[in-house]
Amino acid sequence: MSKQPANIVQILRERGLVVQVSAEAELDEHLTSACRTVYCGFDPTAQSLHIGSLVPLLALRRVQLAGHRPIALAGGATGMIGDPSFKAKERKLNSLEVVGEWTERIKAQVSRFIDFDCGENSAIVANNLDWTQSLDVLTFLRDIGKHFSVNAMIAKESVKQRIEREGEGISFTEFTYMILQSYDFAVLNRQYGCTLQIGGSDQWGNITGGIDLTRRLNQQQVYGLTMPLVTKADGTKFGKTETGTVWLDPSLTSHYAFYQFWINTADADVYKFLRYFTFLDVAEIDAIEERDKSAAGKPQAQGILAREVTKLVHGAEGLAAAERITEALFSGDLSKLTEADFAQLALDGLPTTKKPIAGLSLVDALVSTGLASSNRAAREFIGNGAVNVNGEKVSDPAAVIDPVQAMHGRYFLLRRGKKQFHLLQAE
RNA sequence: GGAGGGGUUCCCGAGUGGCCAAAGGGAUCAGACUGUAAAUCUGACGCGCAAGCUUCGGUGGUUCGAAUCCACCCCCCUCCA
Repeated sequence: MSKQPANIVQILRERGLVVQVSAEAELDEHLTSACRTVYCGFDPTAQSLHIGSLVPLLALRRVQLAGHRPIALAGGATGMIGDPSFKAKERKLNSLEVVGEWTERIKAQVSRFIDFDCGENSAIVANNLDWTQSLDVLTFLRDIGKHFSVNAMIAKESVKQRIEREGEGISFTEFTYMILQSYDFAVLNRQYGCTLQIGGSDQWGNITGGIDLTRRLNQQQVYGLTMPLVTKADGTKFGKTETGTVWLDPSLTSHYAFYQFWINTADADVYKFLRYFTFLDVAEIDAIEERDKSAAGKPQAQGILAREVTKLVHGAEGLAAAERITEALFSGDLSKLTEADFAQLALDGLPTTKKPIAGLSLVDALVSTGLASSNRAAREFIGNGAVNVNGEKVSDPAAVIDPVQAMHGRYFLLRRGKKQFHLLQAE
């Protein structure tokens, strides 16, 4: 039905998305000879995935586009344990109900990136709670645990700092995580013929554990591949903004905020990110880079990246909403905005506060909209000339919101610094 | 169970009776410069307009005065059993 599957390793490699591969030559042959089943797990550690999961998520889609069958695994069971891999500290356990709810959300979220109705390589979503829940202790210890050497487990790089670092430790619970994930691979291999697991490079230890276990349990040769964890050239953490984590769920990170995150990508990272986070051809990305280099001034890459990724994650409508706000806020001319535009901005995800404005001081307004964390900070911002109301800089700390100056009778667009906007709506 | 070490403001980390709202670094925020970039420079970074107030795992205590001393409790680590 589908054409000869493409070598997904090759595809990932040319985008810089491969860190480790097991038995590469064999895997090449394995992947080009037939449609294979590939899995990647996502643990419910919050109510939504964030952009840190985007690389593996998109990789599953790449896998499918290459003609293979993707399985997105929601970690309903593993999420209750907590992956210790490269984590400096033991994590708090979340309750059963909470993890259960998160798992459902993550299943839905993951499902948007892969196709469930495309013939033999239609995607599958699974939940490892389905086979882990019923596992009893003795079976676990005798049939699964027996295949693991503690000596080998503590030698894993991923738990090294927890074992060696002074002042830290690892509970048996987290230490066991690797065994659960390994078992997942064996089960998926048995149930769906899954032969390749992909994940972030921090997953290498868990993946190789699964390869070994599958061989012992099922007498099957399976493979693993890891992708880079996204890093930024300046060394700061990827995926955070002044307002916190960039989530995939639009109720946690608006379309607009999501788009803005990508717009603000540093030059040093943007071409790499285009390869990581878009489906643009590598040659096309190189061409964009060439063009930006030869043209003086502002590069185009950030805009392309923001549009591509926002569209991938939030669809054409989400992108349109994000662009509407961006255009309105950063074009510099607010007078063009109609009353309907203002209403739309609020709907599109521009942070908005409705409150009575009679006698409201600018300081209060900044604090109540969250643009400043305290009165003192608000005064400082105003004194620094960092605050802007309806396009006009206000530098008097005693300033009061004047209802007469409202746009369309009730809107005030507050700006703090260059990029933080908030719509204040009179009530 | 025993012995020892430790819990400081977002993070790391100094501070061992007053000069401590607490050194230093990082992160973050703002201003200047710019391209809603990077680098750099400047400033801010518990709350309060201020006087001052509330912080150093928790609770009590000693003291004119405690992050610093004492008691008990909770949590973490290391070694021994």
